[in-house]
Amino acid sequence: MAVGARRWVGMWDALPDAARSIVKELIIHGPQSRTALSRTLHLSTGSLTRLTKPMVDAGLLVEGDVVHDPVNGRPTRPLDVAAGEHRFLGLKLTADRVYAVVTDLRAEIVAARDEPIGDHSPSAVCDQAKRLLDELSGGAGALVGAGVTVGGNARASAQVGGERLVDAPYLGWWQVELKPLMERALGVPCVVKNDVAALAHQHHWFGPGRGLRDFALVTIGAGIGYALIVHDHLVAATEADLGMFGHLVLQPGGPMCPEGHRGCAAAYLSGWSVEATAGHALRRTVTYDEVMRLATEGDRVCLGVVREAAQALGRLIGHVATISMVKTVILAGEGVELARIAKDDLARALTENRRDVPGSVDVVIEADDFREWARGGAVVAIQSFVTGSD
Amino acid sequence: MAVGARRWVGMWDALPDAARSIVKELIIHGPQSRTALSRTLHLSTGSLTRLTKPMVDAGLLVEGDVVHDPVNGRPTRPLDVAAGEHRFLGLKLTADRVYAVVTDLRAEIVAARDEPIGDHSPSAVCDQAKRLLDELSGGAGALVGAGVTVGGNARASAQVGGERLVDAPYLGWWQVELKPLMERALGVPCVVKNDVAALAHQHHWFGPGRGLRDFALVTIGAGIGYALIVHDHLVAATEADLGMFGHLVLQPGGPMCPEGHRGCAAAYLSGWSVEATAGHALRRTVTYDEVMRLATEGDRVCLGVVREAAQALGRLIGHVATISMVKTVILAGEGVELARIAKDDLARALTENRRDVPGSVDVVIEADDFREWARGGAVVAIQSFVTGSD
DNA sequence: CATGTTAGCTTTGCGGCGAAACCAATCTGG
DNA sequence: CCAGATTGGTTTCGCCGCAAAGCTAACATG
Repeated sequence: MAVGARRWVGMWDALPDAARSIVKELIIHGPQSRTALSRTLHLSTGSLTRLTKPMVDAGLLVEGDVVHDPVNGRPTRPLDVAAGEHRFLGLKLTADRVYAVVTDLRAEIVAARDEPIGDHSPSAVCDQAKRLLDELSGGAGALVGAGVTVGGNARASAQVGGERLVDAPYLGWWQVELKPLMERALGVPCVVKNDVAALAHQHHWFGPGRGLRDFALVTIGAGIGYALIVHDHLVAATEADLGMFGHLVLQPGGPMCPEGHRGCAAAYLSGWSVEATAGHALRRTVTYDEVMRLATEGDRVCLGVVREAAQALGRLIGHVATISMVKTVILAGEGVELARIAKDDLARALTENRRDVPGSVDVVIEADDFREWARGGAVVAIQSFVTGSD
Repeated sequence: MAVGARRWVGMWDALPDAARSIVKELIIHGPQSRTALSRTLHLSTGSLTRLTKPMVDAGLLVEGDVVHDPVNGRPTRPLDVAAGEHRFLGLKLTADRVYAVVTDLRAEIVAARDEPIGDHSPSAVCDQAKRLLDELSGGAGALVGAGVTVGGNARASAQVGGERLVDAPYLGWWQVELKPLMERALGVPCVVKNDVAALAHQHHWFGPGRGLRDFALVTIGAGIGYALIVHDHLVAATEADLGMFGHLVLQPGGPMCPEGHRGCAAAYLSGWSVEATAGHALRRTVTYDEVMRLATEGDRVCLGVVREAAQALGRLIGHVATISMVKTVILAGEGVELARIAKDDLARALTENRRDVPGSVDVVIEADDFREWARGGAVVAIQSFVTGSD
């Protein structure tokens, strides 16, 4: 199939923006008739005919079976993207492991794997990525692009002289030009992004943020992550901004975080704080997962710690909703367990911080799965391919 | 001049978006050459020639004297809008007074007046507006549009069935269709907007927010107002959102606001709270202005109240900057005096809430002037005229 | 004072998009 | 079974914007 399936390669770069917007809409919201597309994209039906014809001819779009939706009128011939003929690689790098997924054009995971990072040097990591890619990409579909996300306590990539440089202290990286290195290793265009930003993009196109113009994403794990989508676009965050959020003061004079702030979000929510607080009361060292397990089993100390954290999270979400005026806040990361266990405490604290108006914020708790972070990388690669920028 | 000056009337509606963007750019950033415009607006120089020629012919744009900016090359012939030939009426309605200004196309105030509202019925207010307009608009320039802002504790106008309805409890208004009433009275297109949103637009086009894609506006007065501009657009706020901000909890267990929340922004910053706190300590009733005056003169009680409020404001600004990720926060309203008197306390609280990084937020304190609120109305009228949509 | 250089502006030809007229496919009702 | 209604899709034509080439008005230099 490979040859026939790749007729669209090469044509893609020359497509006008309107054509790209059609593909984007079909990817995000599924098969639609030309008329439906013309309405949502504010294009004339004439333009739709003209734009779609070459893409159908090239095999980039496929025309579905005739559907007879309306009571009256001519039946529709829905269009869809040939999602299965495209493959994207998504990678997430942490201090000790690399997570990899291969997806199709709709970010559906085709194959996934994770393994320890052997050699931490940038070029070795690129080689490892190439090897992972070869192992994962059996069968159909041509690799179109790759997205790498660096996370944890990594700093955002900085724009310097037109080249994106990556700082990832936990990998020992400083001003690494990862993009060209990775592109040489993989042979396809690569995108490098902050991991929380990538996860926000993923939720925007393929998750609970689909169709929403505005929402916030809060991730809870070793640290606290934050991303904001407003007017359908990610709000650009500087390196400094990303760190600020976790240290937002929720309770002046409250418990202390490792940086010495009292009552900040990290002092309640970060993995370190949860372990330290519970460990202090239990008089032994405990892991994060253990605290969660004990809390679920009804241990009073751990439940107390978790409830306190959930209340802090509720207040934090309240602040986010009030100031950014989003109606939806998505929670993700290992720490969401906390929000599930003490759901009521979270909801109560949120409502108290929203003038006692219940239901004014939609809080979505996402399942925690390492593959989601890698999928975020695939999503930014898909976006880069579709929109043709960044 | 009137006849010659109004050649552009009628032509305006038919202008393409690109032409409007040229006028907008010239209004906001002043006279510029065609080449400069082509660069900032991402239009070709060819398009600029074609688009500007009819507008210059119609008298909407004027060509300035030849300027010889660069060392080499042909001198520029800067274009500018004929700002003086347009007049806009801006109105701000409060519980007891109406503030009115007449401005030119650049929102420069040509005439201003305020007076008590006689009859509070919508139609009587419209008649009063008409009378004010007649008194203010002597001499040159044709009235093009008007903008009415409703504020104080007024609720945002709601979109119902395509018609904007205004709720203004303090005027006894409920679901009033102010726009058509006002248009009938004044004879020009009218825009009705929330006052804080209008003030944000004013700062965006003509104030310290000029050229900024993102900033926040916080107003301090009887209540706390808030508006957010992200990606060059106002973030839409629901009725509920507008009220939430003032009751953001800064210090759980702190002083109580009239709604019964402890430690919320209103409990520190609202006129009522400042007067109540100072009055309680002084054992007599005091006005807001009196507290400010006494604080300036060194009265320990009033200075304490003001400093505490400034600290709360600093923390509030810190929250806004961290969550909305803006780099600029503009302060306006009667209460800015507080920020001026206790500037250092504000700055310290802000820095403490920003991980001790000084200077990460630009706080702009605007002069308080009732005319600014009315000017906000003129600005939304100007925007409606220029962009051709609400 | 010719010639080159630089930069602003205009003209010309081409392609993308919308508006509207037109064609196609279905159902309803005489 | 045919006219009308309803909706989906195509064709035609004109406008708008870009790219590129050309023109204009200054300065620089030998």
